[in-house]
Amino acid sequence: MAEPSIHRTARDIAREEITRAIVAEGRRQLTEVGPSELSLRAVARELGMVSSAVYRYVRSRDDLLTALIVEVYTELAEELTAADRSVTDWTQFRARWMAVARRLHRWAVAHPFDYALVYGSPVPGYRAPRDTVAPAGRVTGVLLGLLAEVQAAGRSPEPRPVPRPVHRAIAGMRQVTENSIADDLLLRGVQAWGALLGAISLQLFGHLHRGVDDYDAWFEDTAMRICPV
Amino acid sequence: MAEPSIHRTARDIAREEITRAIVAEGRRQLTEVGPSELSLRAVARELGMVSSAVYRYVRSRDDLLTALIVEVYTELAEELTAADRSVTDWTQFRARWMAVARRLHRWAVAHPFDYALVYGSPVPGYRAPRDTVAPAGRVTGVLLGLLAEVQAAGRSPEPRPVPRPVHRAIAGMRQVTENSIADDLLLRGVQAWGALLGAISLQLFGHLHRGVDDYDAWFEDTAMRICPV
DNA sequence: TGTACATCAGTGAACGCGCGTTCACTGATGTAC
DNA sequence: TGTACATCAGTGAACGCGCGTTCACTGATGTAC
Repeated sequence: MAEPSIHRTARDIAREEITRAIVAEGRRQLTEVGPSELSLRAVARELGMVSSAVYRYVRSRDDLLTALIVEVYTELAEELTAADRSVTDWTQFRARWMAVARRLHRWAVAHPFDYALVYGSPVPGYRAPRDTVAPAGRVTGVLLGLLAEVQAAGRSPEPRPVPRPVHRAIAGMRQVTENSIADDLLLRGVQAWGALLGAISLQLFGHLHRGVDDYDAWFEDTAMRICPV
Repeated sequence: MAEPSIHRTARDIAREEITRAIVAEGRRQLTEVGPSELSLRAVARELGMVSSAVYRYVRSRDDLLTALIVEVYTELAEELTAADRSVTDWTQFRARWMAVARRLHRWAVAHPFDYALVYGSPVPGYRAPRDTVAPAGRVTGVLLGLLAEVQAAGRSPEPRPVPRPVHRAIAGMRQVTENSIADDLLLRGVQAWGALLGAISLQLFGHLHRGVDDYDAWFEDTAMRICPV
């Protein structure tokens, strides 16, 4: 009563509920059509509302895309975090890496369009706003956290020398990680992350069609070879 | 005269010319709009023909996409082949790898939408026909050729053991390469190839925005770390 | 507790757009005799 | 070389589609007195 910011009216509740339903339906459609074909009208249709009604809840199609991207990053970050924590002995860094890699792979295969939304080619005409930065960071944060712990535990692999231009090139990353990870380990990590995504893209986008028939076995081996620690 | 299949009439020549112009204009538009937005009508417009006229030269939009994909693969394969051959001493396998990797990177940065067309998320609604398989193979063929020569020269790196399920999983690849490359080297190669594409995708699709500011230096280092030989 | 007003959700029609593709038609180019 | 017919290129209109977004309107929910 004295706190209008806490006092939730029926309208507020309905609003939240329906907004959630819209985003959820967007996610659902993503399992069938791919990000660039996602349509507000189709979402409205499926929810039994008239197309103009969704504009009460979402400013524009781009707005919905942003919400979806945030949700996908968040979900993935939770998956990977859980995978990382599933290794009971936290000093088993290789096991943790493999757990994360495996989970990423499983998730990507299970949600190929979600994967394409965040790690595939950008959606044409869509310009990602700042809101997606933090959630995206949560995903890479899992990897960076792992690396930081490797570093703190003094278990980094024998480092290769890092040329000065490369050192300078990754200044941004050092800042993001608050210098908790040495250059070489950081570079190993990014390379490994890129390699995982590359391997997944090869598979999902059909470049291994006639080459590999047991993707799980192949990916397992690949992730092991890539392992940065 | 006795050979109608060789006798080229003015119509035939015009037909070839215009078909080429259509594909070329498609490529040009790819530099601005991305594969999923490529439109036959826009191509026709830009060439000063009426939209229905292009159907004399191209069966459908998918047909044009296929032609573009074939052209892009072919062009890229030529680039990489040239890069590989630019290393005068063919036994310098690491140098050859780096030359190919660098050229791939340069090409991808110069033609981001071409890159997205063949290595990004699949174009929604487009189903690639068999015609794209061989040209795609010419690209990976450059890498596989390099590996086969490494193998023949007896310069493979110390192999890791390859578990049986993995051995079985890549039967298709062994067949494609006619068993000219040992399992371990083959796996290294595919992994490296995926890692290159992953690194390029990270860069092009904006995942290194705040992390890396000198992409060339970073990529150079990454390619070196990835080097399969 | 009841009334008067303000806020918001949802409606339905419309605007304007671009797309892929088809089709009957014209005029030009090629071919057979 | 000339004529009669067949083939093909290009035209312009049309079909049918789905999209994002706006807008004036109605009815329901919330708020202040």
